[in-house]
Amino acid sequence: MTVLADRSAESHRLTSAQRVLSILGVFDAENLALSLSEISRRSGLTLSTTHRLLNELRCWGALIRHSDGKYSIGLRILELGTLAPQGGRLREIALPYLHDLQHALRANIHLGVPDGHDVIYVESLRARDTVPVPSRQGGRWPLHATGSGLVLLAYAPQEFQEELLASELRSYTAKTLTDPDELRRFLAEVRRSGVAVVESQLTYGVMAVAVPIRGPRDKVVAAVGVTVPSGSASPHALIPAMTTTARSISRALGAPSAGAPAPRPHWRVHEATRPLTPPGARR
Amino acid sequence: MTVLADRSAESHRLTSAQRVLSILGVFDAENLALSLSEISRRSGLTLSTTHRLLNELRCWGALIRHSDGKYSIGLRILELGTLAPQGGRLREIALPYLHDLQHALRANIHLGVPDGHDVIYVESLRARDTVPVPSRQGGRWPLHATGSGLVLLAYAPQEFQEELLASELRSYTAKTLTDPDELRRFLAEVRRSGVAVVESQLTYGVMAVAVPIRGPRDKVVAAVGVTVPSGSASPHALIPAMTTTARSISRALGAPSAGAPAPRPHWRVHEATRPLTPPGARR
DNA sequence: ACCGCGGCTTTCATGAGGCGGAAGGGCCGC
DNA sequence: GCGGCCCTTCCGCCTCATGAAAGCCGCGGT
Repeated sequence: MTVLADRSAESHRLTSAQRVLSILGVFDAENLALSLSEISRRSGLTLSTTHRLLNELRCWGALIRHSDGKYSIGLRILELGTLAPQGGRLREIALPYLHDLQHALRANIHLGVPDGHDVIYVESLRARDTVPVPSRQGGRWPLHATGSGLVLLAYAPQEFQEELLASELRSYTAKTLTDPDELRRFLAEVRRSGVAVVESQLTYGVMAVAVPIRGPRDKVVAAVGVTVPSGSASPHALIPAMTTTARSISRALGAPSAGAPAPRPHWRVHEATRPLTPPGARR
Repeated sequence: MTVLADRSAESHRLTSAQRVLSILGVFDAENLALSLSEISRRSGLTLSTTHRLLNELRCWGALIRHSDGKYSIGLRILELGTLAPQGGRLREIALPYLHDLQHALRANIHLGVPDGHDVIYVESLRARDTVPVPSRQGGRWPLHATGSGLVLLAYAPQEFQEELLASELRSYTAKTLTDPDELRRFLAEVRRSGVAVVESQLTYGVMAVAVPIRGPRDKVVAAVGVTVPSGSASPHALIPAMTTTARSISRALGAPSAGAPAPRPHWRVHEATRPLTPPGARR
């Protein structure tokens, strides 16, 4: 009864699709394997509902069950994820160049693409002997908090930038850029120079440098980021190799400004996750 | 009316979770972007149901919508997929070694892990100048049809092998191994020699060589596969580098036989996707 | 211009099936 | 032995997902 009051009170109404998704959503980098009751608690679903859905997800291959009874994300999801157009294809094309870059710079390399207000690392190559930055393939960070993110933001549509600048910008270190005006100036400078350089923006003692990658219509579709321990290198030592890499990848993607071979119109992502009303809706 | 008869006739009853999953399931490597009505047709769901679910999935980030109205898998799924224990972690550890191997052999390199009756390529490095094999990261093939798959099968539990051998084994070329007895002999040979060598098994004119990778309790958890054009190299030229690579990765994963550093008990996948009744069930 | 068609969006009444409470069972550690 | 925790199963109520239908848009043919 009290429980029932609780539930209905806070508009805890979910559609059944949302229930399924909320189960998937409880997994993150810190929670790779969770038990039934942990999932139930974290998702806010009752035990029996969670139990039933977990079984359905497991049968489909979205989840697996370990010998200790805990659940994890299954390979079926990994398989699906590689079908994301910005993921699979872009990553596949870029990977050889990124490796060359890593070989040349001996630094952590990321390939980031925008998703909502965040940047997702579609690829992350860690140098064995450098700072352990918290960047994994599949990692998600706010656009304003990373070098790659700031590059992507700099080339995003004006209105999107303003929308993001108006939202709450989380601070990770004392040096994280969160002031809208400061950010606007920074982004303008990125557009002017074509490169973003930040220091201890997300993690203390880490310098990040990032440059844009362009696709078919010269639209910026991704960013290459490099992180090194602060003071271990000058940005100027990194930038030439990075712009070269970015240009190679851009050309391979068909960017005219990089010497595109053929203009083949392909997938282009437009609408992000936000609005419930789809683009074709009445105005 | 005829339509209604159709639907109810073939026990087309799905749970709502299954409906969500059946939508995700319509995407594959040949169908990266689909329109509402295509998804509706391929999933067997009515248009309005599909429409509603697509919106929910899009809001959550599981799908994105392109400017032409078509839907694709979203980065949120890619993000989730990297949380698969066999995927993210294994891949991250193995990648540097795989790259060294590619550098040495100049061939296509795969890292495969088992999922049900299939092998999933957790990583796939294509050599720029060699045969275009149909292997992408996230690709799924029957265990009996690829070099890596046969290695994984060879070290799988006896009962699992028999279950798989009893199922229908699809043939891809005239040389695909599909005869149970022939396969049994082949698998025994793989266990004896520790390497699988096949020719035109999945694709004509391609030779595949694969070796096992072992994890914590010396259990075979993955396989490294190499594909080269038939006749371009002798297996003996490839095998030493491959076993070296596999050993390095195995050691990094904590395999005792490869000189394990520490026995840290971690995730181990036990139950695959098949049975609806979970492992703890009554017997 | 007209019409038809295919694809997309929205609405709504209906009843199937998802839901959560509760009970039962197993496995700890105290 | 007992209490706590976790997992599993069952079942009746009632919500909410469902599919039909209608409306809209844009396209192409005649």
